Amino acid sequence: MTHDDAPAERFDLDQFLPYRLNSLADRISQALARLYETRHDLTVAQWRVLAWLHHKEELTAKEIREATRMDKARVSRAVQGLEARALIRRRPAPEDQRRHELRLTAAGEALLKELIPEARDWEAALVAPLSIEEYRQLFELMARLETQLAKLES
Amino acid sequence: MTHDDAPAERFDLDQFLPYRLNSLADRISQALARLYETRHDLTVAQWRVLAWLHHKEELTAKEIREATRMDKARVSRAVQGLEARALIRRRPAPEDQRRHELRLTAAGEALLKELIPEARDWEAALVAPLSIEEYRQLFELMARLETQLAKLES
DNA sequence: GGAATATGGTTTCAGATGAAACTATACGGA
DNA sequence: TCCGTATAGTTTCATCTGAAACCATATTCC
Repeated sequence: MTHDDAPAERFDLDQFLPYRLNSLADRISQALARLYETRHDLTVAQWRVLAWLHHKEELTAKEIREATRMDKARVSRAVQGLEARALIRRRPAPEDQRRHELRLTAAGEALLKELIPEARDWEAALVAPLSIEEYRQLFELMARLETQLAKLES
Repeated sequence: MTHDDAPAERFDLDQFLPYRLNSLADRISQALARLYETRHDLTVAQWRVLAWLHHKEELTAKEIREATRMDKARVSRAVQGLEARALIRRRPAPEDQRRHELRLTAAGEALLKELIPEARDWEAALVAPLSIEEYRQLFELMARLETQLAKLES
């Protein structure tokens, strides 16, 4: 606060989108992480890998990395943990031995069969106060921000 | 998948709000963190502490913790770093020696005078594709989710 | 007034994480 | 064919983080 205390000078973190978005997302993520962790001993990264494999059948680490934008080390560790628990199977790709094809095992499928409804229920409880239209709009706004962010980063 | 492959069984992580929100927020936060870090050698936690002190003049660690919902250890560390760089001043509260009153120093004020416009510009570039009304709506939806989250956590 | 308890804040400890170094395989050009 | 380079994935390292233990001061109850 100096002499030229123009209104533009004051700054309220609560009105700053990156902060608000991040703190909301963090809280949601942590709450959900506790659920995965306590009920199924999974990290968030592991859950994401499982969910993508459920969605796409077969993927390589790179494809998961691209889909989730997670760091490759993080993906690598998540995959290791899941393989150790025999929730996924890892097989060198026949035409390129550097890559490994990842797939859910039967145990992995079974776990997801429990997990997905839990996750869905939790999300439903969270978004209960939003109308369908508002929910849709929220996704739409996030998508626009993502596109813009990609532009800013390039 | 399995025999009873109902539509409800399929799961697309991209349509899962916690995931989308978190991955968007993470990307935004990291991009901005790079800006604070490379230009001013500040962590996100430090920036938040500074911004709140700018906003409120004088606060204790606990108040900052409540405002930002950051972990108290994280706040403590951010404060230490800022004090070491003489960006804030820390003084035991006269009526309760456990608490410490925190304030920006002149150097801290000066730094914010650079930082705030940068942060504002960056945010403006990010939300450029949204109309004023959409921007307002986004905050409104986030606020509703925050309220609901608090309910779920209680 | 003194013991038990509560509270603000710091430190310790045990993971999680990203960046960068590294390994192994594949590819492209002389 | 052989060498340089690119790519998939792993490991190392330095840092950050939250939970819990801890310390110091304040408060409450007897």
